[in-house]
Amino acid sequence: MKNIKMKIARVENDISQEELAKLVGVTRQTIGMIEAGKFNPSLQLCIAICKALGKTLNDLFWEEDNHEKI
Amino acid sequence: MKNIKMKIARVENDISQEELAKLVGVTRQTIGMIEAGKFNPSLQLCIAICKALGKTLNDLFWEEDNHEKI
DNA sequence: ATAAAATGTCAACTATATATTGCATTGAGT
DNA sequence: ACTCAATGCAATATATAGTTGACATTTTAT
Repeated sequence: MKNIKMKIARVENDISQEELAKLVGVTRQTIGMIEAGKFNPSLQLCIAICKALGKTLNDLFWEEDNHEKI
Repeated sequence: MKNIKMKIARVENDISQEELAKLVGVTRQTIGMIEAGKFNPSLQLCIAICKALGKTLNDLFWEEDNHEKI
């Protein structure tokens, strides 16, 4: 699924996909595909993205199971 | 570096590398190499491991920058 | 309306995560 | 001492993450 939390964090930091890509050492296409939910990034890339955006793994990549909220 | 937090969480759950591997759908060697810090797992695998062990991404895979603690 | 920046997308390529098999080593139990 | 379960380790094979370059589309500003 699309990673809307990552996209929001990026625009909060006011940087483009291309700028974020440069910050974390990948290409623009890779950032685009992660935001589009079209693949499964490596842990180290996730961590680099979090640090570039001032967030943690849980902030950007963890989904709570909200199904069973009573 | 070695992922000691993941190993501790696994032994707290009292399961072997092989059992964890089966739970998350990879081989024993993959679990072993992640604990040994010898590679860079995918996000989806990290999430599967966290759920199998009752932890979050931050619990097992996030390192705070403790360098600048004053 | 137009130009420029940002993003989407595709094909072909390279690097690496993960599988598979097999053997060695360690530790606990008997 | 012996056995068995758990782990380490290495070689080769395959799937997929990530690159590169090019072009299309959308957004934003003028």
